[in-house]
Amino acid sequence: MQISSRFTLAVHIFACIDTFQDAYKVTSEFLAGSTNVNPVIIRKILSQLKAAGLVAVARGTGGVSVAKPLEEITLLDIYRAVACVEHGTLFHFHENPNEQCPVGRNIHRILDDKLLQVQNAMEKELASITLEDIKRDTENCIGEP
Amino acid sequence: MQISSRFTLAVHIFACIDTFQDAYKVTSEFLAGSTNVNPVIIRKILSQLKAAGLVAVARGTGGVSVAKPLEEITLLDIYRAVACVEHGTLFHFHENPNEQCPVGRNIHRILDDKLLQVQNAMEKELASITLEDIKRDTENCIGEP
DNA sequence: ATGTGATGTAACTATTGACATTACATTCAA
DNA sequence: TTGAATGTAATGTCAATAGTTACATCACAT
Repeated sequence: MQISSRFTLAVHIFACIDTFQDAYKVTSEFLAGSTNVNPVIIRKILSQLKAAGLVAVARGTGGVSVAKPLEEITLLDIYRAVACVEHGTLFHFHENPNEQCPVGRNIHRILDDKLLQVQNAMEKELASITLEDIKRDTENCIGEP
Repeated sequence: MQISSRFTLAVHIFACIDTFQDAYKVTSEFLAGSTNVNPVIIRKILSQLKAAGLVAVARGTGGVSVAKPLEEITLLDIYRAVACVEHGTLFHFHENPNEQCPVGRNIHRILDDKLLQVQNAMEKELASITLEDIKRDTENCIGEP
């Protein structure tokens, strides 16, 4: 299974805020238009980002803004905020290896650290990219269409 | 979503072959017993591993063996063999970003290389671990229960 | 104070992939 | 040729994703 599109949607949302916040009020309806995704899905993601302290959402009047300096928000923060993998573990393990079998009894001792090592490598890479990078590249891409 | 347990199952299968091939005939039934997973699932995984040239499965008489030297099989080979992610891309992208929107029109140009960079970091780590490592750690773990 | 436009959520649905299970045709060695 | 095993189709269950409708709530502007 792939990692949920909630993650790419969340990054898309931030790119929209960066780009449009001065010209438009960035609402869930507006974001739904840019992403081509249902506004309720957008609101669900926004509430996850809000719970993680990454955005501020204005009730009543409406509109989304970023809650922290862009260089302090990494793709890892966003990835974790939208909870793309269960229990924070990237790899799903078969649930009940046979305790009577020498291999089944030890498979977690054998594998867990290796799986974590792989997951850490991926998360480290996610952590190395910030919203500042996204903003810069967004401006560059839009600048040269 | 997490990466399918087919991956951890496949590694478990190799650990079983390493450990038991001299003492037992390693069949799908046997592997189902060690993993606590349905034998048909095991056979499906075995047929994927066979298609990738990683194992040999004896029809009729039954039994599985490894088809290459252990140090030439990496966790990445196994991961790819069992096709855990669709189209080989770890991140699922929302399908139809709005081409009328400057951000929607450019979001792939902005994000694709970064997602690939993250995926590559993960795959590189998978490639750094071989079945030789698994075998060594399996023997160590079983040796000191 | 009230109307307006927005958010926050609950409820229901459709779709998809994972995994389990039954059934059976096929294979190959003893 | 018999028996143990593989290969695979068909079917079912379950969970997560994503869409959709509906509506209560909120806060500002008039």
